[in-house]
Amino acid sequence: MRTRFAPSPTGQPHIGGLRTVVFSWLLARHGNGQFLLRVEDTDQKRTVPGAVENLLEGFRWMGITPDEGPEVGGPVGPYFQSQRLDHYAYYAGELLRTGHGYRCFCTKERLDEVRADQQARHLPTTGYDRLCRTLPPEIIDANLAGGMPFTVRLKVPLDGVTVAPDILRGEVVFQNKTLEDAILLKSDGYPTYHFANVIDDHEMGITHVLRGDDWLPSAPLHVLLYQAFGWDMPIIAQVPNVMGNDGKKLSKRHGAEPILFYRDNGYLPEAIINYLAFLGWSYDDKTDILSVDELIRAFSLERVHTAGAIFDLERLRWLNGVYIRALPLDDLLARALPYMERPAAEGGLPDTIARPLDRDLVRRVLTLDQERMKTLADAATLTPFFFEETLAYPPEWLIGKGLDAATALAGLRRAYAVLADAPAWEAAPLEERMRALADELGQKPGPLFMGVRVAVTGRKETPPLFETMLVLGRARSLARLEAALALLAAHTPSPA
RNA sequence: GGCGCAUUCGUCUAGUGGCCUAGGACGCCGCCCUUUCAAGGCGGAGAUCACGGGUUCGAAUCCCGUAUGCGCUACCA
Repeated sequence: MRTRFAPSPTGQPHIGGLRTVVFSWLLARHGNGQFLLRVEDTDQKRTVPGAVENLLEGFRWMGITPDEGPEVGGPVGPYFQSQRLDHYAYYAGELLRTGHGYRCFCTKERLDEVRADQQARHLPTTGYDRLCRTLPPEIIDANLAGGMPFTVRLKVPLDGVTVAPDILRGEVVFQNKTLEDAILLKSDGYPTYHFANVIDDHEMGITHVLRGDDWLPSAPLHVLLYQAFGWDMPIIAQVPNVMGNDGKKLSKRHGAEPILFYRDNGYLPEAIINYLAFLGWSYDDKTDILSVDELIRAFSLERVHTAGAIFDLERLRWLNGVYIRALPLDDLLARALPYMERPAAEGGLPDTIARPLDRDLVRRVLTLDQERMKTLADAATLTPFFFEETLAYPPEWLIGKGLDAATALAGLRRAYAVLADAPAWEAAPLEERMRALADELGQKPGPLFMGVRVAVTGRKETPPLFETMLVLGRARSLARLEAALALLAAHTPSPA
């Protein structure tokens, strides 16, 4: 079994395109076959420099590695179509020789005119008017002798039908009269997608072609080409596209970000693969979490949907959280650290915090925040107060729910005393003492604890208070409490 | 306009003639746990299976129409 991904290097593949890649890759792995990468750079005008490198970087990060392709090479290369021009020229010649193709000398201008005319008259069928299909040999020779540029077109049967097999939906039947004599070889000697694709898939021994269902309308052209060459067809699956929340094909417009965006925002490759695999494919009626290995074992084309699916970032976030929670602490540490240490402008901790971070401290912090993280980037947004010197927050946050400023201040003073007196700086005894204090003050623990929480972290939402103070340490906790006392005192009108 | 594909809770999906008064998951709401936030547990709202006709004792499941959406209609892929 051999599958391939055949992108054109015209920009960054986004999450929607990635889904088809995941299917292809999973299928190849499932079948113990090869997954190849072939770059379809046949449109010089649209080729973006660096696009291939970028793509490969994204793939590497995802752990989706081609068995053959531009970087690793392989027995059926080259893997850039721009380096295979001789193949296409040869096969175009074959088509001309066998009468399945013909030279077309029409200019771009004439083609535009024909199209404009057809549209103006609201003709049911648009497309090339096949003028050159019946050109007398003398004219062809004369044109050739005169050095006139030409394209090679496919000679589509005028009537009858062509059936395009699609493993997902059966056979799709097309009336030949609705088909166009598609251009196979452009006048610059480059092939069009249809031509290069068929030839390369054949020459590279591709057994299963997975591609977006936007290719379905041109499937009969490919069938005709396979027939013209007398080649066996690979199994073809036109998988549905991933759509934006407006139901249209996912694109940059929908915030369809390139793959590396997800890396930079702290998503785990395994979560993305899991999410994407279940977009248009399912295992059974209750499973939605499968590891990469399990996916490889379980994946099959039979359970791929034919309807398009809308990309749901919320669900990806949830799944990402599931994967983060399942990470062994050391893995989490290794993976989260770069997100914390990167510059603040890139989402890291405030720049005032010295790098490198104390790994032991980070480990303890992550122990507390692991179950609160949805992305690795959260490791930086949830935790600055563990590392910062001074805290900034509105003084009124120190006033627990249902308390007035004076009561809160008094409570906080007592809390400071109780904590400062604590014989051991350990979570359980600390909590015990604080609960006793609440009792003594006739307060509920909640509001009292909230005052301490804000004093010590500057936030209203944190991991459990006493474990947090444990990580912070006695000295820092008490110092922050002192600072809070001063802040609240200044903010509270004296009772005099 | 022509051609093609698709259509089950807001979203991802299960379902291949009776097990479906349609199951699971995300999200949402409520309750529990609880010092906050999460996580977790429990429960709830949410789909006349796009609509209309058939076939059948029986249809989300088969057939035919209609509608809607999407895609293609380039010397782009």
